Amino acid sequence: MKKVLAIQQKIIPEMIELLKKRYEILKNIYYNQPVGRRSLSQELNLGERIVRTEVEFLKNQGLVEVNPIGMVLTRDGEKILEELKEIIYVLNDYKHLEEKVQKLLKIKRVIIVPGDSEKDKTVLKEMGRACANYVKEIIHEGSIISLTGGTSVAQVVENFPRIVTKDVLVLPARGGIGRDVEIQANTLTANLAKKISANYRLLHVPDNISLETLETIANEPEVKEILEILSKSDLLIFGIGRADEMSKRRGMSPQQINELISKGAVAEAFGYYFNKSGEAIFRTPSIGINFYDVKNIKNVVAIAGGKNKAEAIIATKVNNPNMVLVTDEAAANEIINILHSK
Amino acid sequence: MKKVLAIQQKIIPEMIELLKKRYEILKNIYYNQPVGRRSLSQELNLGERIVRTEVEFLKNQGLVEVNPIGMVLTRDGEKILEELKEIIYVLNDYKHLEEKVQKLLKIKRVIIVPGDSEKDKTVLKEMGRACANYVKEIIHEGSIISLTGGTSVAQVVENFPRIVTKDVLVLPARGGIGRDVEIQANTLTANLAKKISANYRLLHVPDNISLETLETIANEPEVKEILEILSKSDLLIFGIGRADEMSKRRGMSPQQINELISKGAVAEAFGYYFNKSGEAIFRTPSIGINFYDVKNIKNVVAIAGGKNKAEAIIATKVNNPNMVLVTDEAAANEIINILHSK
DNA sequence: CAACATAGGGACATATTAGGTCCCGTATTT
DNA sequence: AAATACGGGACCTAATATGTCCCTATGTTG
Repeated sequence: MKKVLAIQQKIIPEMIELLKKRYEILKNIYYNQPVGRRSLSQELNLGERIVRTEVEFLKNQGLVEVNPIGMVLTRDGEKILEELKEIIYVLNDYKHLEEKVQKLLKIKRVIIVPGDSEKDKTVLKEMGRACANYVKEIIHEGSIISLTGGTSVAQVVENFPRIVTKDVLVLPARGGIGRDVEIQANTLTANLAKKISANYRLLHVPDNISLETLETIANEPEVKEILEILSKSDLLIFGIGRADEMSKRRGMSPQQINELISKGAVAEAFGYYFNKSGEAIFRTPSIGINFYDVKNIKNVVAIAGGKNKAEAIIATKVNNPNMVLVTDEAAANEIINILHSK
Repeated sequence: MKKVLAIQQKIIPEMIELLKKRYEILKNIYYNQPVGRRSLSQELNLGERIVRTEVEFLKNQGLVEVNPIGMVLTRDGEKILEELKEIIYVLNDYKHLEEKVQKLLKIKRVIIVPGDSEKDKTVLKEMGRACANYVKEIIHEGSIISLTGGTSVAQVVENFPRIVTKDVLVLPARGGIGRDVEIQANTLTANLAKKISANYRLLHVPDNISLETLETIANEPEVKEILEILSKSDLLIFGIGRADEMSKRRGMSPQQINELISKGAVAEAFGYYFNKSGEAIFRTPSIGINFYDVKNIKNVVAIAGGKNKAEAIIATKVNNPNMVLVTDEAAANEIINILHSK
């Protein structure tokens, strides 16, 4: 397969571009269906007419169905989309990219999804799906899974296939942070647990509380118990954020944010802020998984994409050689860029 | 590979046409190099400008080199051409075609080359090459190879790779026929023998002689010896011709030709004329391999292409289940046409 | 039930590209 | 030295791709 595609890239590169274009269209229809021509063309950054021409073609091929309510992939279309993914994967030589990033970051494995999640929302969904598929394989009887909040992890949960597990426990890696209920660790925990028919426990802790109250809460028997189980997680799924964005989203005061940034914080993950060297220089006043526990977790899966996350991804060093990173093409290229120019 | 191509046919069917076009161009450059743009466009039945555009593209891809003397394939170009062949092969599902024809003719194997040798001279060369590659594999120590004349067999010899064999003997299957020295069995025999570093013997017999003289010659010790070895051939390569064409080329009188045709002769091979039912109804007054010997030869390879040869191919029944046919797409389709409509 | 938003498809002007044709300077052959 | 065949420049035209706007149907919402 690789050989055929290599030859084709040499002899009919225009067709390969066309292939990618149609793949993008199929993918976008799939993730937004039922969707209209105009919103699709916006989503894809393509002219309305060109989308129309392509859709007409795809309709003739029996891959999309066009209803007055919008366009939908047919069964065939879904099948082709699935198979196209593999082709796109080989075409862009992601295998090679993955290995490169994996070696640069000195982690266990990197999984790269085509595209740029900043520009194309479906890429984030693909990342979630890729991550979910990976995680699915390592869940076993008795697994204790902990996860953080955030849009990326939310996509992992959303795209998690419904499976039946035995004796699995899902926990939030941190107490509730942020206002958006949909992407809070607690919500995601409950949703994931339902999807995989697992048990779950939650951590209800208010945001930005004083250190004293925090300590009091942490000593509550119920909370304490969860924190203890948490430290025994054998699978942690967490998103990586930029320090500037996350500090704002967490509602920190401008002064605090300034201080944080001036100290060199560039990344945030499971409540910790990291500087460029990967040192944890600040901890969100909240309860949850301990930084030093993370090192010993058997499976640590980070998820983050988009060019602007590259620096944060590099900075987030959990010093766990078992870490797996799920990211997108844009971030991967930028990571290589940064680390190679050093 | 088959799967990838199947998906691509669904999602980018335009690809196939383009791929074939560029394949044709590469192939034609290869077989005519160094060749100019104009003669190429004539050869390909394509506009001068379109050839130019494509050649410019191929030049940019580093597949052809453009000199003031003409265009030449680069090393890369040759490699790609070779690999494209396989893709074209799978794309057109020749495997399937081959099996169909093989079953219809009830022979051992059919090898089909893309295109139509009537319209495109390079197809004949490809047939020769395909045949040569097949033959190369079955030659072994002590092989006795016999071959006829004709343009098709000439291409087999021309495209035979230079190899070193041990104790191989090459013989003409018949005494010299036709005026064109280049394609006489004797010439081909000598040429093939040189290419594979084998020994060879020749049969110098004048054309269209009286039966008496023929018998006298056949009893010459030297000739007799060769005829004896000939009957022990373990590999026969022969071309198949149309009865009407061959009788003319052999210089038969109009009366003789008329008689032959009215008796139903449609095919000619190694000096015998066959009717539609595959019965040998006439023998050229010349010496050479015996029809009844052919049945017992271990490897019999026939080569013939072009739509108008289809009938002759069907008619040439040597009743040897070991026969292998090398032909082209046009002939193969026509064979199926004829035999299916019956 | 009516107003509205959004769907696909028709129609057409325009930008872009592909293709046909002819010519020219140059290098090679005769 | 003349003739031939080469690639490449130039330019016109045909074909195609794309942008734009409008129309009618169909769900949705107040």
